Amino acid sequence: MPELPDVAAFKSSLDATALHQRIEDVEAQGAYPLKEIDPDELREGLRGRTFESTERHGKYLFVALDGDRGWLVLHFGMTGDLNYYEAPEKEPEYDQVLFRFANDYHLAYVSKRKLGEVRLIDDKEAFIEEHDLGPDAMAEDFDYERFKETFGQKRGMVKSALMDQSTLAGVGNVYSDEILFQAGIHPQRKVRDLDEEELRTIYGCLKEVLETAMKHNAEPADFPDGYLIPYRGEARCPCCDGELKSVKVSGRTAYYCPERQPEP
DNA sequence: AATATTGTTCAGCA
DNA sequence: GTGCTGAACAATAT
Repeated sequence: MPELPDVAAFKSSLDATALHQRIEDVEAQGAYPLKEIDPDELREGLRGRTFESTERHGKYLFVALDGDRGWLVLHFGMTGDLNYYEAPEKEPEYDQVLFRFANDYHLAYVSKRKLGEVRLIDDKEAFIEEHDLGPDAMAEDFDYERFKETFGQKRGMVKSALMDQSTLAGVGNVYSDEILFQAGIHPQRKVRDLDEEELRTIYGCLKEVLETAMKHNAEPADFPDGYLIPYRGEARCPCCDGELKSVKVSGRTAYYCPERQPEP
């Protein structure tokens, strides 16, 4: 479930392993159905280069190439992952793109369901604009005033608004459930019906939940007591031990506790 | 064997 | 024009 905290974890692991090494070769399987992937362009653009640094915006990871030669963009779709390994027999299943470095280690872009994006771009800001991405949810300057200005104008359901990447970038199905669970707000409440205090609560929980998840490397098993995510699967509320309810919101399944999050 | 699954894009509709 | 919703996209596990 690569949402903001998961991509932040991928960023940390890439930063710790794959920077400043000459890229010897790039292997890609072929065209993705959803987003075109161009194996030749990747190989030609990356061979002999190095990854210098990374930046994350929402669920996208941007890897800067040496000598201002632009960026490698990684998006992980629903099932993406990164895997750094040495021995060839450690090659993970379902790897779609393989970067091989001079030290014989490999960085694998893994995607079981193949929804995702791997490509080279020149201009990161232009890319963010083209994809209509709002401010990164964890950006320092995404303060309450900015949140209220954009999010507060939304007309639809609060869960849909949280997941709308053009409003704020980084929150998906799973973390929107967690944020609303912590906030005690039903996912189908209309944004326009929320009062100031509820907006402030949602903003506070947004930052708090993402910060906590990042601190624990997006590993649900390490999340603090009282977090919903580890219990989503068994559909039982971590606080009242009652049964979680589920409902479809914008085509996704929202889980919520009917005790904590009263019906609209 | 039908169904659900993480995200994004886009058609269709208010 | 705008903004929201839900289907489609892939392919795997249950």
